Amino acid sequence: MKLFNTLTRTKDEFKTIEPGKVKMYACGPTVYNYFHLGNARPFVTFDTLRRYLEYRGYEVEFCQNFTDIDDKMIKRANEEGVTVKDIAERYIKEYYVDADGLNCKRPTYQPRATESIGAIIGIVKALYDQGIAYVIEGDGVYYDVTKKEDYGKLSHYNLDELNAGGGERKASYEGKKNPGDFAIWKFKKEGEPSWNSPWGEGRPGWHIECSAMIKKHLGNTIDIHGGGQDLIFPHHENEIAQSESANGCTLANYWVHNAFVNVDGEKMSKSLGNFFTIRDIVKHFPYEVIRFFILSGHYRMPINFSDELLKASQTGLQRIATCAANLKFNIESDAYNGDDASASEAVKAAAQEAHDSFVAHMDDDLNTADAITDIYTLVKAANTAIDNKASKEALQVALDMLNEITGVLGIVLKVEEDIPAEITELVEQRAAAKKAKDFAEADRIRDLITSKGYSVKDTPNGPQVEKL
RNA sequence: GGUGCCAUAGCCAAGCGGUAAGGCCAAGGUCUGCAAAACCUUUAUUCCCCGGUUCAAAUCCGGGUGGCACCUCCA
Repeated sequence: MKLFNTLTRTKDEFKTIEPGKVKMYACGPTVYNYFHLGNARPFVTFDTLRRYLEYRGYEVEFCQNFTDIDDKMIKRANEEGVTVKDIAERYIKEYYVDADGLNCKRPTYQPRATESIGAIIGIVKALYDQGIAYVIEGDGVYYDVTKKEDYGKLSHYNLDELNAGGGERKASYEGKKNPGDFAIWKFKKEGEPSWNSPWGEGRPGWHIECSAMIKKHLGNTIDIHGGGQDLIFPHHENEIAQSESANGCTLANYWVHNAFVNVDGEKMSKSLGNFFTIRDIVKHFPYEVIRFFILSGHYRMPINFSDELLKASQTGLQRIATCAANLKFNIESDAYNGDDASASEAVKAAAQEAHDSFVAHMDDDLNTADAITDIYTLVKAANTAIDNKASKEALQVALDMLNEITGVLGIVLKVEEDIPAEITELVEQRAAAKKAKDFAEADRIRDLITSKGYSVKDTPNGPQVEKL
């Protein structure tokens, strides 16, 4: 498999540290609010990467954190007059509602910053003892970026460029040895949660928690580290600096970053205020459509958010789901008696081709856009197979493959539920009316069935009922 | 100012040296009592513009134009 590595800016052949095992880490949410579509993109992307690696036979240890202590958390808690912990508990719970809805598998480890203080202090201490970090009185413990000769290797920035930049860093220069130095431990301010440390009461800086959690749960060097592109600098760059200085070895071999979700061509973000939470979107489109939409473009390309685009994804996904339902219906139908040998062969070959092409596309830097094309190709072959009377066994092969590859993408095809006896009776009554050519009555019953939440369609193999 | 990314049909989107995938929408057809679903056909002589390299370029190089992102909390 090839993965685009931000470190090298090329698609590199993926090789694990340990054969058959992958250790990966992705930056998780700061739990002070519901998350929005832009936040959802990395969750879905790295869940898909994880699922694919597992599909390819790797044993994956996947760690994704909860940032449950930072400025925004404190602000939110103060606004509501509750504790930071209350906010965290609430939005971690809400996170799971949406993340589970989007069918993101639970990571192997989901540590919280506040439960990793010991590990965090361990890294701060290692840096301080080496003289890489220094104290600014009344402020915090800072990392000296000039102490790392390859600082900037991820973002490909060098310190001179950064210093020359028009950023805000200059404004907060006082006390720092260099504009790029960053806090790894912040001293306590009145009314803020704090923990004891060798430098006094305080709380962790932003970047340090990830370094600590990676070390604690996965080790000093991991295979893959992921996150959104906006985290490349300064967050990931600083994580690298801290971890590598403290541990004396490489933090991660592959750095994978997803592009943004845009609204009218601009990045969806909390600061711009142009965001849509998953909780809101799901009022209009089901979770599986949102996931399918995210995967319909390559993860390194921006995707634009709009109602129209979601609608198109919904229609497309519907077609795939309908295909699965049609296959299942015919396989289970007594009236379907397919026996055409060439049709059977054709669809079985199509299933195999879809599989091979799917793997090739996913191997190429997780090209889910092309992988979805393979699904459509299989759908068309399967639909044709039904028309051409392929055997039930062949249809089952197609259905199994369809479930297999959509499953790797975490795309849920709505499963047909058991039809209540009441509905089945109505369907029979309608069939009788149709046989008697009483179409008015047949249509009346169909409307009745529809009003009860089911659809009935007439196929050459009898009526097919589905829950709407 | 520095550093990157992007520009392909009405919309979305792959392809990244070998002669334009796929999806949505639209039109016509087949099937059907009508629907629904499905299938078939049609929809870019052409990939922002100008040069160059090559037998061959949407794909590589140079120069434009337009858009976005990062350098500051941010997925």
